[in-house]
Amino acid sequence: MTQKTSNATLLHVARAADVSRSTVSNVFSHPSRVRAEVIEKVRAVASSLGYSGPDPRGRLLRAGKVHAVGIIPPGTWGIADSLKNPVFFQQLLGISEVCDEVGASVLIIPDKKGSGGVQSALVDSFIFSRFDQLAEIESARLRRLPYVVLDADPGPDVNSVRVNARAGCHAAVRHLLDLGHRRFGIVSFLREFGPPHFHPPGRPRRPEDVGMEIDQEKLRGYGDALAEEGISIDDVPMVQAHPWERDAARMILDHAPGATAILSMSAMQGIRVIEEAWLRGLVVPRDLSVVGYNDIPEAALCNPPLTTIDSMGTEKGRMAARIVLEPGAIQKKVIETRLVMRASTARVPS
Amino acid sequence: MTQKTSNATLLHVARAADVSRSTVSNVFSHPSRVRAEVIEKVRAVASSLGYSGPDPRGRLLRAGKVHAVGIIPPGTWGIADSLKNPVFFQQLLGISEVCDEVGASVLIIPDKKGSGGVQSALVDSFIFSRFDQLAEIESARLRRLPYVVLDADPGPDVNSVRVNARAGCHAAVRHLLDLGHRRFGIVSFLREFGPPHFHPPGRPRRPEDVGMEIDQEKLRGYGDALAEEGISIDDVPMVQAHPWERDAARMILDHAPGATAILSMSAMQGIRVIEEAWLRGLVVPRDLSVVGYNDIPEAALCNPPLTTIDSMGTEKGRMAARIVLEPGAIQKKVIETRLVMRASTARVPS
DNA sequence: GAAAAAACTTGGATCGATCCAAAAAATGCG
DNA sequence: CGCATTTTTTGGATCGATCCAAGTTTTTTC
Repeated sequence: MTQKTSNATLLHVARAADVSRSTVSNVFSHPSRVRAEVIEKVRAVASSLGYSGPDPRGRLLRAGKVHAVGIIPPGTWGIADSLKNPVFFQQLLGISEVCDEVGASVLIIPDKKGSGGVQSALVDSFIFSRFDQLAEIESARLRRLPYVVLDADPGPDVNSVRVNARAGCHAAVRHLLDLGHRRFGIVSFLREFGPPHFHPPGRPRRPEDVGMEIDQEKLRGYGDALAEEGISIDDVPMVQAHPWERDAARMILDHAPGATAILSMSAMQGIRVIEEAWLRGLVVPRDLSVVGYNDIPEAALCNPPLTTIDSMGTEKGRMAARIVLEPGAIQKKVIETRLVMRASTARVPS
Repeated sequence: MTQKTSNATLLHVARAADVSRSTVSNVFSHPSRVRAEVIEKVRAVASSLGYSGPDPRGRLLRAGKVHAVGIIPPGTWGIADSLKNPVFFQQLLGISEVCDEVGASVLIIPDKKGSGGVQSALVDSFIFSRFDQLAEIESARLRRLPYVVLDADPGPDVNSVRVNARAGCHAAVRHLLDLGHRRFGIVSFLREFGPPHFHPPGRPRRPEDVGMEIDQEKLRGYGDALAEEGISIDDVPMVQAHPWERDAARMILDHAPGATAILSMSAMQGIRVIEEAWLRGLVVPRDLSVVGYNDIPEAALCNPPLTTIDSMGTEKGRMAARIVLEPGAIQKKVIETRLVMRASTARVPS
């Protein structure tokens, strides 16, 4: 064990083996170009110097490719937060599947409030999981790397994969209407941090009352279906809250006492509503129907299992990965949702 | 929109702004060294050329640091497989938490049968999630990057974080012995792919009958506790199988008909045993007690919930990440397990 | 055995940036 | 204003490898 072998480079090996750098490089990267005995000699010298092959850093500079896809979690989430979020996780799973096919690595990049993760990440492409602020996307554009945005469409020359949330929500409400429901309550999202907020019926719903772009689509979907039965979305009581906010379920049941069905823009809030209903002696689905959004594992395990709209996160991830791995013309994909019927919806009590 | 701005570099900006490369570099990396008006001019020229700041590739070559931790999943698993595995996932969660603290990215590197992922990954350090073959670890050593191995200890100069599986399994069996159990069955792991294999009582258990290094530890733990009551581990019927192998539960119940408690080296097989027992009209824990290993979410949700040994995956991940993020002297950490008492164990039927 | 063809090596340029010592410009001070 | 400081700017060297055209050696062929 020699002590000074700390940093052998191509050059050191070349000198020690008395050949040129190019030859050493060829030994490791294009062995067919080099005579067998030279290969052997160089290899021997290399290993005696503790040199184990080209340093990826130097190689990268020429080759340009990293064989890694960068994923930017939503907003200012850390990596751990993101992994714990089932919606993000499903997308990640889809991305990983495609990366596995081509042997690419997956880099999860926490871009905490413009820490410049996107600017300096060593990846070949980016996938923005849910679109929050333009800054990071702009960084990606400037780096001239292929990128794709999930669940939003920030501009004409940007790849995007979205889910047809509007049609999905339309189908879900149609399902409830067909079961006879006419009185609803909505649990939507908050755009920023904050306590739950109630929107009484009779006032026009503005986009910013709902959350992100995708959540606005959901509201439109609800509205489309309700309109078919002559119900105005503006007359449906609505609570705006974070998915993990425990008070939201209580608030919607308090403020929409006549509702026979609750439309939740998240699966978690759907589950919360079921729980809260139970506490009040309401039996789901006998007394109250509930529909969620996103098919997270918890939705199948709660009691009763939640009817929800599967937003096809895994498929979304797969498509996104394919787009950036084989970049070509700008693509804008739209995925259709599936309504997963479980036991939280039933015919309206007569 | 100019067409030819495809690849502006520092040099192009320098020429266009009529300053030196160094100045441009300083504008972006050490603005305090540059006069305000020059900064402005350079920035203007840069953005007109579509140059958005130093390319990470070039920067990396000098700086050396990538701010990313590389994680190598066990064996030849793909990334998606790994993410779906709860044990791996928990470790990843712990690693991510620590990376979030320091703002590092996480790179999941699929090293499919020596594809050289480790050799060429652009990371500052490696975490080997469970140790399978020496080749990748050797690659990491040769690259002179800090690395840590989970659940194994391949040598004296290697960082490792292990779990005291032996003590954990000892405690689990002790728990069963205290409940009066004396007749056991074991479900262990297969070392390679293959069908389940039954080991009749009365033959010495060899390490390779059990699985990986960590699984051998589990067996020793079982044996330690059993010996305290004068029972030889060699007399306990054992089935070797993959965690997802459905036949293993049937096999152990067939071949250890007198057993009042089943020790499973995985949580999945523990759950399978509960299911299989149910099918045979045995009520767990009244007629049969079952103990698993690893506290995966399914363990809490099955019926009855599985008593199992929590191998502290998240904590393991945290420790591993801290070791490689602040490299110093070689560290060998050992984490103690916790026995999670649920409803799958009870006093032996009298 | 000489010319032609093939096989193997080599040095210089390059990838895109940063570091550093020295030069140039700006500022301070008597 | 002239000299000493301080602040800015600069070019050359460097990080670690790869590419490529040109040079050298070996083998083939007649």
